[in-house]
Amino acid sequence: MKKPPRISETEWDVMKICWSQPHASAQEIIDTLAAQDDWHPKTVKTLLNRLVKKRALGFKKEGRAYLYHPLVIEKECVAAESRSFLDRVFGGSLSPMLAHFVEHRKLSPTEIAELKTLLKQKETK
Amino acid sequence: MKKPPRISETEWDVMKICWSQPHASAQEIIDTLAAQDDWHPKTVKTLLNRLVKKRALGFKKEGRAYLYHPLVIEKECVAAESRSFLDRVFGGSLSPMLAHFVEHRKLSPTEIAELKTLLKQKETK
DNA sequence: TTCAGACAATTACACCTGTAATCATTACGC
DNA sequence: GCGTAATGATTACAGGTGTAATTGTCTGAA
Repeated sequence: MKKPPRISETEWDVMKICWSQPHASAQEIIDTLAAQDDWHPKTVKTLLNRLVKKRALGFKKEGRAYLYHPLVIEKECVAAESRSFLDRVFGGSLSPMLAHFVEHRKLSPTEIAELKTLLKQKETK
Repeated sequence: MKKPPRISETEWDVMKICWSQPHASAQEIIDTLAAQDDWHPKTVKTLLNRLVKKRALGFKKEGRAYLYHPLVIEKECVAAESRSFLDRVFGGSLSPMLAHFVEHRKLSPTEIAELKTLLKQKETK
């Protein structure tokens, strides 16, 4: 269970796509990112290569094209990044952090209801 | 209201101290960090200089020593960093993020109660 | 069969980061 | 007054990052 490598800011965007569409081709990834973030194709290729080198992505040649697939688990990367953020910005203590987000950002009534349910489960468990 | 500069991982540790003890001397900061993080004094000095250059810290000569004080507001830095984290890791959507933390990490009954109170306030406002 | 176009690999390059070491200055003890 | 110690300033240096451009290779069309 090797821990995930460090994923940079821009690399996260690429990984998100790879997690949501496993086996995406380079072209698909490039197109998606060109559309949503207006990135240059060459830039995306560089990021793909770096992620392969870091062993965050693997690829398979499928004829002419490369199909990329994640080698690291999204949940684990999210957990690692969350942990690092929590430590860095809130000194590792959870409830000030949650308070910050609840206060600073709008939550729809539905979201509030969901959270209350979550808390209730947590409470009784 | 200039937006805060980007603060790196190690720089956060320094800023935390400067926020909690405004007007700390270089020596105090160095000692604190040497104790808690086992950093080399030279390393801390480098970080202080970089933060001054970034205009995150200012200083005043007080005789032989330098006293550092924050030029950026903790709340704003926390907000910027939180925003960036939320966007990067959770695609900007708050409730999956909150769910992640509530699920992954232990909350004491007290913390749960506090959060419920917060949510209640949010709800009725 | 050869050339152009597509796509991958390699190279570029400036700035940021972590982690210090070395240089310069200044004040204090002798 | 002069040398030494303390402390601030400058320099170092190898990765990492954002953002590509250039080079190499293979395939299909003419």
